[in-house]
Amino acid sequence: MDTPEKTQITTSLSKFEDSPIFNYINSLSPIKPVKSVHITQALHSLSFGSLPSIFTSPHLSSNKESRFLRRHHYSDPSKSEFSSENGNKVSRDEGTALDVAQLYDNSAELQENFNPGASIGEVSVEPPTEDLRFAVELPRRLNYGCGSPEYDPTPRCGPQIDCSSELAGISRKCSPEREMHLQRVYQAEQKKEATDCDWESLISDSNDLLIFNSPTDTEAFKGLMQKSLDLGTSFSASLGEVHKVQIGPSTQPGETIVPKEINQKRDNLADNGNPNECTTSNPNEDVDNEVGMSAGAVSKAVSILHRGIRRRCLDFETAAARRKNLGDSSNLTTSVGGQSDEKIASIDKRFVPFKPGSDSSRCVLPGIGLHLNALAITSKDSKNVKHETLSSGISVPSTVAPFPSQNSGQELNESLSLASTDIDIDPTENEAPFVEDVPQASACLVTEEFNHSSAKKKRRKLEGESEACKRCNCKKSKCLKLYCECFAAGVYCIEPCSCQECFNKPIHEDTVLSTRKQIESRNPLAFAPKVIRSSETATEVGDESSKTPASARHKRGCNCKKSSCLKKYCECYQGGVGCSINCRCEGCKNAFGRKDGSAPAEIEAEAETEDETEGHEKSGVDKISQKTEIQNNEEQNPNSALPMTPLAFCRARQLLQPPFSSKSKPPRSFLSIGSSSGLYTSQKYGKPNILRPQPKFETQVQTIHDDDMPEILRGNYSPSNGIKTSPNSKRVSPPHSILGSSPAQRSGRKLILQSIPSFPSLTPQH
DNA sequence: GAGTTTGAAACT
DNA sequence: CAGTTTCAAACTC
Repeated sequence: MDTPEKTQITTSLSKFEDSPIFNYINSLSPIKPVKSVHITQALHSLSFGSLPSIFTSPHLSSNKESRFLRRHHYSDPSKSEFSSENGNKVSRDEGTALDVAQLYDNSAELQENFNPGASIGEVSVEPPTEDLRFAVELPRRLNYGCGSPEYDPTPRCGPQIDCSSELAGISRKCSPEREMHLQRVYQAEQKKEATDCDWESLISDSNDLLIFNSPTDTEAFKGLMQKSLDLGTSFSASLGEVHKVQIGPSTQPGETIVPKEINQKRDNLADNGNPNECTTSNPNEDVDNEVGMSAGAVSKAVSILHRGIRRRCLDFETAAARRKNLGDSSNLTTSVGGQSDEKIASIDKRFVPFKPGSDSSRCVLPGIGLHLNALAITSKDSKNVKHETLSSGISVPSTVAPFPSQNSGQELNESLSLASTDIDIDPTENEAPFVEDVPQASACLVTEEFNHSSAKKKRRKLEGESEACKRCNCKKSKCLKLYCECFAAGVYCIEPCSCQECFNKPIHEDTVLSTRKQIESRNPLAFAPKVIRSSETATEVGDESSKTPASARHKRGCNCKKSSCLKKYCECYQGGVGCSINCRCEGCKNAFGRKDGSAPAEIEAEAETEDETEGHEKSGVDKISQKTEIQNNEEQNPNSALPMTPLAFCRARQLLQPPFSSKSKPPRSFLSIGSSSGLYTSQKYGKPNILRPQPKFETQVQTIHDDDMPEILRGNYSPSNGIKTSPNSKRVSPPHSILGSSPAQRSGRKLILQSIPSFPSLTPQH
């Protein structure tokens, strides 16, 4: 209304319109923006606000929370006024970040409703820019939020009104078809809320949305969909068997594979239990019934979690969400705590960690490296497990899962492995361009396990499994400080941990979350992956960069003085990345790349390809490029996009993995967790860590190098800061700085912005 | 397994 | 922001 805010918004919007980006978007859109003030706003927020957490830092919670917040937001009557006024205008100052997150969430939710009939392939439109995508999606989100198209004027409507207005505004840009679509979605969602059953319709809608996404995103969404499906099915799965959806590389953006699988699942389900459930077009209700709970709710939670967080991570942030969402949902919910997980673990000790976070699941048996095989095999039983894991950490009721009763240890193993694999693959994860703890990733490799011949290997192996799961040995920090690897990785401590007075457990979720928040407030990137893997796209970086598609660097750089960056004391080395300009190390001899740029002899020998990389490193120029790379990686490089496919991911990890990797614990963090990612995401990957046999590792690495290495390792040596660091200072500057500051560097990099989002999201909550 | 070294994280 | 302390992993024996 008259509030100052409005004015502000308008101004910003006008600016936005003038921006090149805006123009670009407009050019893309069939419809010309009439005056899309609000739209611009939306874009703005989207672009900078809370993009999908690339880092997948644990923060994802933000997303989940955002969801809640959002709802509140909507409920806020005041807002309705704004929107009502202009019809188009949306006053979403606050909500921008949240909204974005929500978009994702919604999409995930939609997936729940996935319509088998609809094929992803349908969605072909891929906006080059994410912004555009957001713009497109926005309507959808709005719809969701609005609830019913007919929105009530009631207080609850406040939000609805806004939505509608936004929608209208958006519609302008969108083609008529799109509008139609939106309406459908709208209705579908409405239905969903009403019945909570109509998944299919929603899904179909979601598919559409997906279409708009950039290729990368699309993939991610697919993955989400799959996951969601899995989850959804998993619940029902307990009832029957479900085929595991393969997220593998095979899946491609245009493919309709997913639907097929889904169908299969349904069929299976039908077989098992109620025919109606699965096969019928309206399985929704039945399914829900069977599941006994709000599968939808669960799936939602799951979907949310999927975003970027890893299972364990999820625990952190999602747990709360789950509770909220799931409520008691009986069995499932309880499992969250991980106790259930523990049970599972007990069932099969090989699994190390089945911990609450589900991440534990990622700990795979060493031998399982075969996870791929396992995938193929994927037993139905495993599904359950998978679901959990896949769900991204959502600890979906692992316990709930059926496997308890039926699954044999083997099955569990397989399932776990699979799950882990899946997780790794999780498209969502791809968001995490940044790979932390890359070395750990190597664990994925099966070969490693086999190879471990030396005693050391054994040792590592032993550790490895546990490590894979991430164990800590904290005595004084209560596992509530970054000293704790588990905590830093955004995962709960699990059985293998030897920590004392550990508070990093689901039981103390509140404490953990609050602590995390504090730490994040201090350093928003605290939970971001330390090692960022980035692939450069030719675009931004110069030719060189293009040649060396990917690079990985420690976000802050190390400060080694005595280890010469040749020991795991060095975070760079530990992460399997070369030192960069950001490093303040003395006497750097990092085998993965020296600060000064000199290439490590060893590595060079191993990987020819790396030569290029190093050169880049030295140049140091690439720092900037790195960031870009990061973004691009996922999106552009198929290979680099490792995250997308499990295999790829594993490979990437391997590549990154330091030679010593065998033992190295995997950096849990990796992805960031999910939302924070990284690890969070990484967590998924983390499981592979388990395997990591070091000795072999080298060999593997070498071999791999030829193929994949280049991307990852090679990376130019740009300072990995993908995140942001002042060139000299190690410390990561806070997100805000990232976003706004140093335009020069960042200006070019889209990636940066994306990556940032995850963290910011957290803040909003508080 | 105990003790030492190391460097990040936390604190001042 | 720099210096110091605390901490837990990495390493050594």
